[in-house]
Amino acid sequence: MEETQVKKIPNATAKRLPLYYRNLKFLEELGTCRINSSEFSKLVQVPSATIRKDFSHFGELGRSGYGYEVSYLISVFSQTLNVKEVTKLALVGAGNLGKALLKNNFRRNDDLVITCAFDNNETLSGTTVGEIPIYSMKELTQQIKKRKIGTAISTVPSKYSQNAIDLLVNSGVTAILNFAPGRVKVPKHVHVHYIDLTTELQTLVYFNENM
Amino acid sequence: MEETQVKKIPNATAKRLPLYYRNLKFLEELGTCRINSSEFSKLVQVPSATIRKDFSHFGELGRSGYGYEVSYLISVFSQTLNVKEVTKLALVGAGNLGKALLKNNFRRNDDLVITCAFDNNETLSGTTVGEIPIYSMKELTQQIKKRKIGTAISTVPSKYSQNAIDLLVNSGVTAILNFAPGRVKVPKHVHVHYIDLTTELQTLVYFNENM
DNA sequence: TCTCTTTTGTGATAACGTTCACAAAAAAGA
DNA sequence: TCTTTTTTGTGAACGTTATCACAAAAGAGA
Ligand SMILES: NC(=O)c1ccc[n+]([C@@H]2O[C@H](COP(=O)([O-])OP(=O)(O)OC[C@H]3O[C@@H](n4cnc5c(N)ncnc54)[C@H](O)[C@@H]3O)[C@@H](O)[C@H]2O)c1
Ligand SMILES: NC(=O)c1ccc[n+]([C@@H]2O[C@H](COP(=O)([O-])OP(=O)(O)OC[C@H]3O[C@@H](n4cnc5c(N)ncnc54)[C@H](O)[C@@H]3O)[C@@H](O)[C@H]2O)c1
Repeated sequence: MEETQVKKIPNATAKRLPLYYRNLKFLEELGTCRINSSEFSKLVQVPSATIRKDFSHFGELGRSGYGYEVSYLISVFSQTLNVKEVTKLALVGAGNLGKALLKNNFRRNDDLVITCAFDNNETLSGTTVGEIPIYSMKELTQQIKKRKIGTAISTVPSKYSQNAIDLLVNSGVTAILNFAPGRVKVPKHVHVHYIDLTTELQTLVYFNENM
Repeated sequence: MEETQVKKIPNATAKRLPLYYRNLKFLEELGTCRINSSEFSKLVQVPSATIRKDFSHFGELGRSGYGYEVSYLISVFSQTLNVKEVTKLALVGAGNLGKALLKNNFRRNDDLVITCAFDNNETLSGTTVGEIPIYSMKELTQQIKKRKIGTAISTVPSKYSQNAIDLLVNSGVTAILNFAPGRVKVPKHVHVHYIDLTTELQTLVYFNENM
């Protein structure tokens, strides 16, 4: 190996990166150009020692007795998160939840853009939500390949998510955010993350009652 | 202490409980009355050793060479998750996302019920979504107290979530699921969980590109 | 009843993550 | 320039979570 590869970033750190990034952008908007770990801690609600440890995996980003340059942190993290490149997304299942996501379309994040949607309800196909066209499921493979989309959101009912996701995977999608809780089978190279609102609420209620 | 208290259930286990519970109910619907840890592992996509360790915190729930009785597991976990008691929820911010949640209203989960919603858009107050009435923010405290609600969902824009959540907390709410990513300040006895779709997607994309 | 098979429950261990605490570096002030 | 203050970066300690691996328990079959 020619270059000394950056040490593997721990999982837990990687999961906090988008949070850090978002808050750094917020500080930048405010005109704050310098931040120390304890002030940043108040903003993101992560202990300052954790923040410093996390940052340290990317090199020595700060200066003792001074803190961190906001713009420099942004430049480092935006590289890791690859936010310069726009990630084009597809959405399957333009129902209530799906349409809410389409209307919002990560307005405040220019690195994530839903560019097309699909639904098996034929009365929806040909319509648009905002700028986003809704296609029939028959057009899915063709559109996804044409648009070179690798990431998708599924908001179809649980019962049909295996089907919808098979179709996505066969069209070349390798990362899926699934709002239906039922676990789906996918090849090893495909990543599925679940957002399960019921679980989230039950966990919240549990921790609220037991702690 | 009179009774020997059940040993503290590890955090990681508690977070998986709703997943286990949901899938056990699914098996029950299918008429499956017996399951072993390796079959259950396939269903929930959690390693069988983890499942057995998790279960073991609740006592000896299974039988060697046989597995677990689905109905018995359900009875044990439903107690811990307190699903017999209905948790009444309020929702603030009946916009696109809020209305999608109201329309769905955890249809498949009879232990979670959104019973009222609030919005500062006066044209919404007096209307209903499904059976759920939308009130103006002025009525929030009165309604939440009257209905004895302790848990709420916030789908107001980030900018206003501190305000909305202050109002909820002052009305007696102690657990909040917040869809706006900006961290809010609350008293120590109040629990706030965040669902941050942007972070979720960026993390998914990151893991997809780096693993 | 006896044997073989299945599967649990759990100590032990390894991997991962958080937090502490402080030397060293840099900034700020005198 | 010298002293004081601030704040980083990081080993080390600690705590939690995941995984292994197997004895013991129970079931199934003959
Ligand atoms: N809306 C919520 O509050 C909420 C909460 C938690 C979980 N969810 C989950 O999100 C999913 C969607 O929820 P929703 O409220 O938007 O439901 P919805 O019924 O409003 O929307 C589902 C959409 O998927 C489409 N669809 C159905 N089968 C399809 C298929 N095979 N291929 C393509 N499209 C298909 C339907 O035409 C419909 O437009 C569900 O799995 C639900 O469990 C929703
Ligand atoms: N919809 C999405 O796809 C999506 C995705 C990620 C995050 N979010 C977050 O969820 C939140 C809501 O999103 P949305 O798409 O439903 O937005 P929206 O604008 O459709 O809805 C917001 C609702 O909140 C109400 N509101 C505004 N200020 C209020 C206040 N002070 N008190 C009470 N109600 C108030 C508005 O009247 C409106 O009805 C935002 O914070 C957004 O960042 C949404």
